[in-house]
Amino acid sequence: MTLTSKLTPKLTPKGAATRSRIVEAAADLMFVRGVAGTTLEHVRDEAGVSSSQVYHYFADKDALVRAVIDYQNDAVVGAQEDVFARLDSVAALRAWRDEVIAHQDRMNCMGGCPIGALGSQLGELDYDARRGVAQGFHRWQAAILHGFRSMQENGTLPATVDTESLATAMLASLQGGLLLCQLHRSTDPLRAAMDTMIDHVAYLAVSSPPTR
Amino acid sequence: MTLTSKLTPKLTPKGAATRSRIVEAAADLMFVRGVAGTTLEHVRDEAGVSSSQVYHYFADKDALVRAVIDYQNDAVVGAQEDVFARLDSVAALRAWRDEVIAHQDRMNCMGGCPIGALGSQLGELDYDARRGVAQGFHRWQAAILHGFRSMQENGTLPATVDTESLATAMLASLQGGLLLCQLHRSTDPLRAAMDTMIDHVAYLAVSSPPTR
DNA sequence: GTAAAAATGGATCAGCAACTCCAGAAAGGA
DNA sequence: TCCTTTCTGGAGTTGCTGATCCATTTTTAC
Repeated sequence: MTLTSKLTPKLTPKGAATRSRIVEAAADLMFVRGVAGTTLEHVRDEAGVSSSQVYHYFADKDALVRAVIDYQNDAVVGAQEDVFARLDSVAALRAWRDEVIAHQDRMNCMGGCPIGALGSQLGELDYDARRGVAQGFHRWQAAILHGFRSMQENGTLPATVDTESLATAMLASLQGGLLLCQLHRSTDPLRAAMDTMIDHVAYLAVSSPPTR
Repeated sequence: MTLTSKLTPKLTPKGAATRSRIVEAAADLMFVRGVAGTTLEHVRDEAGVSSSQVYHYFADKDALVRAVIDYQNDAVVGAQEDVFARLDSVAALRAWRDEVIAHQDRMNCMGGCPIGALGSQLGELDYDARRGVAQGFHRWQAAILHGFRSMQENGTLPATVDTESLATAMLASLQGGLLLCQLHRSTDPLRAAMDTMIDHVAYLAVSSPPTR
C-alpha cells in the first residue's frame, strides 16, 4: 500500500482513472525529459486534463513526483518480481541479461533505468523522494536475493555464499551498466557489467559444487 | 584540451581566474542542488561576481553546464588518473576501495558521483552534455584499464583476461554502488559492489597463476 | 601615454511555470 | 428525488529565473 492512497481517501472510479492517467503521463514525460524538464503544463496536455485536475489530485509537483516514484517502483520492480524469483540458475541469469539488453536495444539506449534516473535527480533535493526510490531499490534487491536463495536451495550455490552482498552487487552492476549504456548509447558496457557479474556467480557455483 | 578553451580565445589572467571561480561555484552548487535546482543567481552570489560576468564568459546556462562537466572530468578522473595507473595488484584495488568508501563516509553518502549525477540529469536533455560525460567515463575506464594491463604485465592477471570488459564492469560497479550508497545513505551497498567485483578480479588472478 | 580590448556592476526585461480561484457539470447517497 | 460530494474547465496571478543592456573601470598592447 502506497502513502498516496492514504492522502486521497475518497476516489470515485472515474476519479481514480483520471489520477492514474495523470501519473502515467507524468512518468512517461519525466523519463524522457527529466523531472525538472517536465512542466505540469506538459503533464496536463499529455494526460488530457485541465490545469485544476492536477491540483485536485496532488497537493503540488512534489506530491506528483512521489506518486510517479511509486508508479515506477511497481512498473519496473513489481512487474518483474516473479521473473526474478525464477532466476535460480546461471543459465536463467544469462537469459535475463539477454532480455535486459534487448530491451535497451529497443529503447535505443535512451533513458536508462527509470528508478535510477529519478533517484539521481532527486536524491539530494527531496527527502521523501530519496526514501521512495531507496525503497524501490530495496525491493529490487530482495527480489534478486530471492533468486540467489533459490540457487542455494537447489544446490547451485553453496550455503557459504553471502547472497545479500551478491544481490546488492548485481543490482549495482545493473544500475551502473544501464547508466553507461545510456550515456554511451551502446549496450556494450551494460553487457560487460552484467556478464562479469554473472561470470562471478558462475565461479561461485562451480568452485564449491554441491556435495550431495 | 577542452573545447571551451577554443571558444574564449582572449582571456586575461584576471579573466581566467574569474571564469574559474564561476565554474567552481557552479560545480559545487550543481553537485548539491542539481543542475536544474541551481540558478545563475546562486552561482553569481557564490562566485562573488555580477550577473553580467556569467554571460561574459558563457553564452548561456548550457555552456556553463558543459564547462562544469569538463571541470568535473578533470577533478574526478584527471586527479586520480595516476592513482588508477598504480592499481596493479589485488591489494592495491582493495586499498583503493577503502579510500572510495572512506570518502563517501566523509561526505555522509551525499551527492554520489559528480560525473554520474550530471550524466543522469542531462543524458536525454543536452546532446553535448551527454557526449561530455561519456568522454569522462571513457577516460575513467581507460585509467582503470591501464591498471589491469599492468596486472597482466606483472603476471598478476593472465593475458587471456578481457581487461576491456573487466575495466568497464569495474566502473559500472563503482557507479551503481555510488548510486545505491547515496540513496540508502549507507556505504554498505558500495562496499558490496566493489568487494564482489574485486573478488572476481582476485579469482581471475588465482585461477590461472603466472606460469613463469 | 594612449587607444583598444577586456572585465565589471547593476538595473531591468520578458517569458515561463507553479499555483489559485471560482463556477459549473457529473456522480453518489439517502 | 434531492442534496452532498466529487470532478472538471479554464482564465488568471505571482514569483522566479534566464537573459539583456549599457555605462564604467581595469588591463593590455604598442
